Amino acid sequence: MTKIKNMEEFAALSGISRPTVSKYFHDPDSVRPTTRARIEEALERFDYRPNIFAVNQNRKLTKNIGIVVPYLADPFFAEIARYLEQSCIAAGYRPSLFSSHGEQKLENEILDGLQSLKPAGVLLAPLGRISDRSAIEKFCSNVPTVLFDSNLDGLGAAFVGSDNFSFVSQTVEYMTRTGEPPSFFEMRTPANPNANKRRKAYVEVMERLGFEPHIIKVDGTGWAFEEIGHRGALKVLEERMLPSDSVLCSNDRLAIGFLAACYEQGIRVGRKDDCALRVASNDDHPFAKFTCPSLTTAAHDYDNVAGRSVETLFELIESGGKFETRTETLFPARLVLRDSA
Amino acid sequence: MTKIKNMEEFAALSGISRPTVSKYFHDPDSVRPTTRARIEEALERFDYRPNIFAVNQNRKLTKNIGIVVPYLADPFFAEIARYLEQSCIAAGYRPSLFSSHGEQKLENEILDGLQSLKPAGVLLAPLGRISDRSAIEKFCSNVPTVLFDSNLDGLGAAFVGSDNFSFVSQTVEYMTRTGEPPSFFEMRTPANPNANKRRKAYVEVMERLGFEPHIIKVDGTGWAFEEIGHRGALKVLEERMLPSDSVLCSNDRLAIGFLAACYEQGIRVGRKDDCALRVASNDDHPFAKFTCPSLTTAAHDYDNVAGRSVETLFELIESGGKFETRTETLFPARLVLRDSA
DNA sequence: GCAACTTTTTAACGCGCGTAAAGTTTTTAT
DNA sequence: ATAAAAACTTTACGCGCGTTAAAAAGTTGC
Repeated sequence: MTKIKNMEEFAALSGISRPTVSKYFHDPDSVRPTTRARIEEALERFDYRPNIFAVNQNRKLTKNIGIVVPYLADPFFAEIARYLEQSCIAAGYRPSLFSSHGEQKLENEILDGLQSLKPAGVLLAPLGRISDRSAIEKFCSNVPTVLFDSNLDGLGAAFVGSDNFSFVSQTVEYMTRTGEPPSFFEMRTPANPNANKRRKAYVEVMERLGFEPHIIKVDGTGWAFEEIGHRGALKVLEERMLPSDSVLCSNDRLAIGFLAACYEQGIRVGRKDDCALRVASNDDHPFAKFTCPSLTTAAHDYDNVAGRSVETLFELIESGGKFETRTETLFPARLVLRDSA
Repeated sequence: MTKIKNMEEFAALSGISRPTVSKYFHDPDSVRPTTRARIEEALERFDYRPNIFAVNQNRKLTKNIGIVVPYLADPFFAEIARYLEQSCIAAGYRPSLFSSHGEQKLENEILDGLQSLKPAGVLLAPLGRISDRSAIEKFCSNVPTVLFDSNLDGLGAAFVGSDNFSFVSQTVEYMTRTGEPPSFFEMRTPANPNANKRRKAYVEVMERLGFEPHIIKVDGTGWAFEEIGHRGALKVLEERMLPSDSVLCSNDRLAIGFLAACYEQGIRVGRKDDCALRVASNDDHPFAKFTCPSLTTAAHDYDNVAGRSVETLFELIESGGKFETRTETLFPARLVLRDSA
């Protein structure tokens, strides 16, 4: 098994001319079946692959796809990223994964560095409120981009995410139907725009059902949601700020902190008779099944959000990087009943 | 602000010749301070950056670094990856992050694809038992590689990880000193070599202390450790397989499942009088603080493991990709006392 | 101010592949 | 069988930059 240096050499060994071999690597179906067979036969014998850097140097359209998430240490994004990666690979693209780690500076740097990769397209879940809107706007005007998870009005060629109203209406309706109406537990200045939509939905649904909305805002910034939820919950419990026995957390990671605080305070959570509190939440975080008690929550439609995101990006790429109009696709939540409410 | 097309054009605008500009980008200190100033001045006015693909095409040594972890949806690896990424960037390298998602096939594909990136070096946390040893061996012979977290005997130029004996000896000694000796709770066929080292350490320490080791092996494969721990714990509790009131879990994710099972069964865990069980563990997973009760565990020295890994890789790169001898660096654990034991 | 360095410029080639044009061979259709 | 269409070969240029060799310019020490 000789070492092949370049396409010239490989072409010679396979008995096919270099331009045809080049064509083959660009799209195997673009050559005659017989020549394709000869190339692939040689490919097995010699194990050659085109030099990525040389390939991408001239092509206007590379096969690179950037995937950017706001915080990879959150298993929710790790899961989505995994799905997106796989889909890209399956479609013949080369995904590169990046995490903004909750920092605007990093998000900007990533987008900056991404440009020099000349990506065919980018799947971007922005930080949200703390994103540098103008930087992202500029980026989107240069690179075909589909936003997911967090919407930034008007930015990107399309948005795919979850319908926050669907999340909250299901959890609120369930809780009011089976017990007392819930207070809404959230961060004072949430980083993610979904949080704001959820608060609004909560107020709307509560009013429609004839209940008085009651929002509890806890202090804290950054992405250490569990810690923030934990501290906030201790304060809430200590100061008896709850008008009812029901709490709806804005997201699961806050709820994880909330439940930890309840446990420490000896407050039993759940819908059984001996429980003093019911706690529900939104997201269906991978760990929600293992909280104590297990968390009743509204689940993202992971598969559809991720699937539709890549589909949309592929359409965008094939349309030459521009859509007529910006579309927003929202998938409804699925209520997951567990023990906490 | 004109659009600069290439280095030629930028060189002209900055009044410096192209080879010198090229030299500058390779190493800013390699040019005279006055010319450096002129280049950087032009850089501010024109916002040019060399084409990555063209740059990497000719250089034998790129500035790319591959980071490969076995399972990114595990926040432990997400955290480490984050640290590694930052360190690489700070050192002027371009890290690319990959997750094997627990699959040998993917791990091989990643290493395969990584080769064509001509990376200066790779930080690899292999899957462990299910890794394709020969594939990794081949890869390591082509690319300067530092293994971390999971050691594979003799593979890679160096290994940096945690001292599993230190983990287990601290947890076991603590538990025996403050109560009954613990049983050891683990997966029957652990994917990670650290698990085997921990079991051995458990047996050794128990025997040294004059206690009978008692190992509980639960079924299950894959990386859904919480689920496996949960199911296993239900069985253990139901069949009363525990000879004492103490359990040491091989890792935190198993412990999270274990604690969830205890909660469901109404078994209070902790070191207080009203508790029936003590549960400790190893790793100090990011979520260990928020379990119910919070988890007593032995913490990885994250910073040192990650820091030493990149340092070692940089040394390796500067040594031309080869070390005289393969070194193994192990960092001890730090016992974190919380409420579960 | 002059020799000895050091740095920069000029000129030119190469990397591995994309791609286009013109000519040749093979396939398809009638 | 034959013309038309499709696929392939040959030839050649270009991409953006690394890199080298020789010549020119700038810097340093005495």
